[in-house]
Amino acid sequence: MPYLDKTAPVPEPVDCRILTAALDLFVERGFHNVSIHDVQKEANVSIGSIYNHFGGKEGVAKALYYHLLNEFEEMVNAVIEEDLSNRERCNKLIYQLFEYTETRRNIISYMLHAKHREFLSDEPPICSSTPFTALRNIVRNGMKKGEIRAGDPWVLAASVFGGAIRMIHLRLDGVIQEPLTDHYDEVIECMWQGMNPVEAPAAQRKQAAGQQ
Amino acid sequence: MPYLDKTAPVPEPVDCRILTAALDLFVERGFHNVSIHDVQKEANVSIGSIYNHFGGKEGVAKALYYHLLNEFEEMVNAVIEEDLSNRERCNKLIYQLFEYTETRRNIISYMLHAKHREFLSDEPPICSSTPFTALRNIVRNGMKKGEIRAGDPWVLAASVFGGAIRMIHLRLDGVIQEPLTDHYDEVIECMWQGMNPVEAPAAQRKQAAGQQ
DNA sequence: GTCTATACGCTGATAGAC
DNA sequence: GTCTATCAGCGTATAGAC
Repeated sequence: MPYLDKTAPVPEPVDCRILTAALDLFVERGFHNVSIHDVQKEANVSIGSIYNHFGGKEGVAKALYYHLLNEFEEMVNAVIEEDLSNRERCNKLIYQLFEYTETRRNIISYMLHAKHREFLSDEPPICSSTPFTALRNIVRNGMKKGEIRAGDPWVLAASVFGGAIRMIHLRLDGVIQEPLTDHYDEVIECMWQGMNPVEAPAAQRKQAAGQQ
Repeated sequence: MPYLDKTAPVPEPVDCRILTAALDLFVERGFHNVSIHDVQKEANVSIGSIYNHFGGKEGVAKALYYHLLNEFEEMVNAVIEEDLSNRERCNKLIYQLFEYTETRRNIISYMLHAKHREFLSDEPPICSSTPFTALRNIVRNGMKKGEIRAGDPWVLAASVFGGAIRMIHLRLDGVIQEPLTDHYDEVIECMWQGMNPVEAPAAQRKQAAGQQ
């Protein structure tokens, strides 16, 4: 026991230190306003180590991106595994995203603002990644089971999650002062009422739109 | 008449050429992956001119940002001036944003991805700018008149426009293949059903959310 | 694997002629 | 106002010792 003091701060592995330092710096200043030297200094490692582990700044950003994307995927899969209705799955995911925004702000910020063009040259955009496809599948299954109105899966998915994502943006930008979880009920309530299945399209569509 | 051939291509003023060139380049490669030399070459002007007009690359980005923000504000104000219900105003604005996304893709892309931290150091975030405040006021007025359910203005505004904004993102990322205007009806219909005024909060809220 | 010192290219910015 | 030529600094990446 005395040989291994569990209370002593265990030094994190090198690559982990690099990633966490990079995450904080990238979110705070933006990817292009952070130099490798900054990361090196913040993570208390040498430039050589960074190149050994990730091959450069882009490599760090990519590794960070895929690591977090993977975490997100696990979260989504865990919710899918649960015995819930598809609506409940959506609710739970939104709530967890709200919680993450409050407790792990930088993670959400990084993933939300990740501009693939800037460091993920040829990789597919995040919306076509596995976890996002899974989200759309939840909506699609909800449509099949009659929980959610039929329609274009993209449109429905955007309608289900769009409000919540918008709230997260507003919160990250500092214009919303209260924790997002305070607004969870209201967001969910507004959102689902538009998702009820319908037999025929509403009466007067297009009424007020400026289309000729 | 013959002295002024209207059909001949009138050379655009220098600053305009600079801004349009910068817009295209910034959207295509991202602000930090574009050098002044690139802009200079694309706009067929000299570096000196760019510095004379805008004082540098940041200056170009800022001028572009505020120019487009101003255009957006005029669009919003024009809709506010019209004799419409507040719901109709929201509809019309969403439709126009969809149209813009199809016809002036780069403008929407630039404004949507404008990271203020990167070149607008101390300026306020876009969501607290005048036109966005106007959007929220439309929603707020709708609440006062009973057209829209009462609630937190931020939440309601996010719920009204969140789905549409999400659609624009998906379209810009290339995952939605059809013009957004094709989906307009569906987006509008899904969205408004959650906005109907209610007296009492729905019965079983919080039912399925993972909150303790 | 980790580190330091160094080299090279690019980019933002300026000076000065026209 | 517009242009060209040039500079200075930064940031990536590498080489080579430990």
